[in-house]
Amino acid sequence: MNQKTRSRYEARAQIMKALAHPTRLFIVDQLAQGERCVCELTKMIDADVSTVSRHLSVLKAAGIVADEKRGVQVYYSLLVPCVLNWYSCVEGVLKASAKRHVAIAH
Amino acid sequence: MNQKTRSRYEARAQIMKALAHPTRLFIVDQLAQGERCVCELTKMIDADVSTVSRHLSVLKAAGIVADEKRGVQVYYSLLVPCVLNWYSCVEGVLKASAKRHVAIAH
DNA sequence: TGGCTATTTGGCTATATTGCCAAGTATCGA
DNA sequence: TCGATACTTGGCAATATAGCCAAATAGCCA
Repeated sequence: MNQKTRSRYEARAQIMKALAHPTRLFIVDQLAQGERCVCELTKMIDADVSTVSRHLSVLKAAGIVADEKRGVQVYYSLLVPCVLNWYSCVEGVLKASAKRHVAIAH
Repeated sequence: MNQKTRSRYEARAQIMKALAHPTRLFIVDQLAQGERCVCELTKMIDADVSTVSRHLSVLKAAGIVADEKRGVQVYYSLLVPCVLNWYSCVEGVLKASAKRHVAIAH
């Protein structure tokens, strides 16, 4: 694997990493329903505002969400709705794993 | 967010995490073209066999690949081809980011 | 201006991930 | 049985990630 190939996979992994966290997956789900300000998301997630803000900045750095300041609040919105298509695949993996575990148990 | 919801997102994130690594993304790409043994993958990836083996075990634990021992070799295959659909979305994110960076630069 | 709310960032600790080496296990063939 | 090859696992050090608190920044309104 040469350097160019390696850095392409690196870039892809960076985006996957941004989504590889329960809180950030939750945030993406919420933003799929429309824009939300940090305070709204913080209310839903049981964590410090600073933690939520950090998660949002990770998603923003990855290019997955956009932010827009309106007055004193910052509204985040989903920039790439196609990530939502992944969910059905992830669910498929989970179901298959569950089935396999049952099979092993018996 | 209640406990049940939290653990569902936790499970999803676990799967995303398994893919959030350049080497593992490369492996998935290779397996998309057919099964490969550890030695073949190790040759392609410039890393210790033990490292490649560990990456494969992460993918296996997530339910993304399956392994089958044949003689002295272990062949891995892609169990969930739908993860390949994510690539176009990831590329889209990368392209959009690149465009944005250019726009900021000017 | 001063105080209030919303958000971000610095700094810290705790935890998780990664990669290597070395050692262990398994299969095959001489 | 012995040796060689393929692979996995234990253990360690380096690095990355996560979460919290405290402090800084920014906009709004009295």
